[in-house]
Amino acid sequence: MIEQIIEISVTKACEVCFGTKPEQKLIQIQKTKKEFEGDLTVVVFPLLRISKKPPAETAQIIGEYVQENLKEVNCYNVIQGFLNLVIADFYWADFLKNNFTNDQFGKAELKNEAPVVIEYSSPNTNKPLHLGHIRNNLLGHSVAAIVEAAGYDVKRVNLVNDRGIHICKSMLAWQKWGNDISPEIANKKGDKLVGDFYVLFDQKNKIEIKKLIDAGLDPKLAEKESPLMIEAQEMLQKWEQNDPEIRALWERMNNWVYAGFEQTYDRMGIKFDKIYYESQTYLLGKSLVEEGLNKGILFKKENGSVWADLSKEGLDEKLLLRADGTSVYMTQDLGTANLRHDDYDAGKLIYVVGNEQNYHFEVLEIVLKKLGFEWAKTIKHLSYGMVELPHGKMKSREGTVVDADELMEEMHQTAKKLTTELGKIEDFSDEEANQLFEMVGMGALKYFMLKVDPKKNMLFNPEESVDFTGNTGPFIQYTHARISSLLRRAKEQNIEFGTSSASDFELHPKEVRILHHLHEYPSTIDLAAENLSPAMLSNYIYDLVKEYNQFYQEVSIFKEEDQSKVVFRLQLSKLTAQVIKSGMELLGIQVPDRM
RNA sequence: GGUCGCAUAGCUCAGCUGGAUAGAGCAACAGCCUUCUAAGCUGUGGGUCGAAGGUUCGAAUCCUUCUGCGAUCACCA
Repeated sequence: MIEQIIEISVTKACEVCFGTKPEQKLIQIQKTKKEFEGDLTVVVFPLLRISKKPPAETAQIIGEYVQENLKEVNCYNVIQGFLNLVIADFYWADFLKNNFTNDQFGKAELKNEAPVVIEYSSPNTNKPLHLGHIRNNLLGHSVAAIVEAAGYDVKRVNLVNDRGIHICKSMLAWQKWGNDISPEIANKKGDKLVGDFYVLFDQKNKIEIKKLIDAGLDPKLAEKESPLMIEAQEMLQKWEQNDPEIRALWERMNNWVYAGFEQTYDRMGIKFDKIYYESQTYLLGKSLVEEGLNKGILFKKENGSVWADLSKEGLDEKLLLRADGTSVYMTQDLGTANLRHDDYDAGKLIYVVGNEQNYHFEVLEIVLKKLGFEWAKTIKHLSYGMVELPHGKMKSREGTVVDADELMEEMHQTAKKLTTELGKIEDFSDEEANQLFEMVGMGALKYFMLKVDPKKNMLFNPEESVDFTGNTGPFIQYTHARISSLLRRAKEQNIEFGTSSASDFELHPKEVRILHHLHEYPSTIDLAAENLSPAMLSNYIYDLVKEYNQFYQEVSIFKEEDQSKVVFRLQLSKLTAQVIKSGMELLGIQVPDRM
């Protein structure tokens, strides 16, 4: 890497010229701003203490030394305290020559480290997936791919919340008013059908609650004591007691939901290595808590409930076992974390979970630490912001959700409409066309969700459909299609660019900019992996594509008379397309060869 | 009330962990297709980086206080 070469040389320069070897962090190298001449810039301010000379003079001396001693540095200029270095064309040309046929460019070798386990999606089985889940799924999928590309062994897991009072609500409503309907009879996705009964329960329940309140009952009490609610609670108890009839219904309805989810996951392109079911893990944490109690790490209150005292950590007390001995959410998560760590001997546990659970994960880590698990510190909560609608929050019971399936279908239709209007693919078969619409529609949706910094809340306006121009998935896909078209044409004209040729001509400034950008792809993957941020990668790809389109506009390839330049530009285009494809793949987005 | 997070152009967002004159897209306006795909490119206008202090050669970025918005603080998950 050129940055490292320069860093070493600058260090040497300081040693030779100023008599002191600077610490590594004092040497700041960054990309030169567009408006100045040069490729890389050394910021000399931090080095003034060593040089004991004014900024300009310090820069001058270092610049002189570096230019003398590094063949990669052609020349330099000094503006204020900034030393701008111009990198020799041969360095960029060599870089291109060495990488344009490597379709693994940017991806790191597999490191010899413990697996990274990433949990995402983790849906409830009482309702269909919505916009919030889309952000979760896309983030999880993409982060997994990025971390993998950075050289880690990644395990993707999903923890399905398949039991609890919410499931019983759907089941009860189905029993009462379902008339033995099934997804086949209703001709409806199973998750949708079960979700309908969840909503139905809520509607009927509201009526009962209102009656109770009208009869003079306290509203809070009314919610707890509506006949339907009591019945649902009874059902949950029966479930826990393994009542065969309830279990059978539960299994039947959950399977409907899984079939529905599978379709949705499939269309989204989401996959898992392992699916955990809460019904199988929800008792796990109990023994850990009891152990902690015996060791005196946890304490018991008079009514028999078990707690962790977190006051030393500046937090409150946290309940871990109810007075009746049953576990709560935190108890389960202690257990599943432990199970997961042991299952994979994991070096890192990543949880993709919304930021409303920040407190939960803070406590989870602390309690695990208290219980003596050294690996608690390897837990990383990838906390992402809410997807907000212009008119407030999504509420599944109030019908203000954006359904995942519907949204994907809308994106497909928009892609179809726009593509058809442009009329560039009239020779496509129906199947090819359909694939393209899907690719573009999903590309638009996924890029839209992933380009935003995960931790920030984001706005989704269903009235304005997701854009297809500007900083969007289709724009990037389009550029890939453009380049593919160039490469096809080269093939038609029998231009052989697969082997490198001499490149002793001067590079075009746009070519240098693109090469410089391509050169940064591996470090961008590292950075995105470190920060668990697909947004960083998205922005990188966007900048690359913008850069390439400017080049495409300004510089002709096939009109160029110098054949070695034609070959060079084709190679440059090929590597660009490859990085676009590879980068988009890490975002879970496919790119077409024509659109 | 306690804790945590966020605040950048009319709107949606970048800003690489402290560097040069804060950048894109959308929207508006003006140009570029007999020439490699116009889902593109070029240009114009648009900013008190929520406010005030502080740290230093240098702050959108770090610290303090304040304001606004959001999340969370359940014997729910």
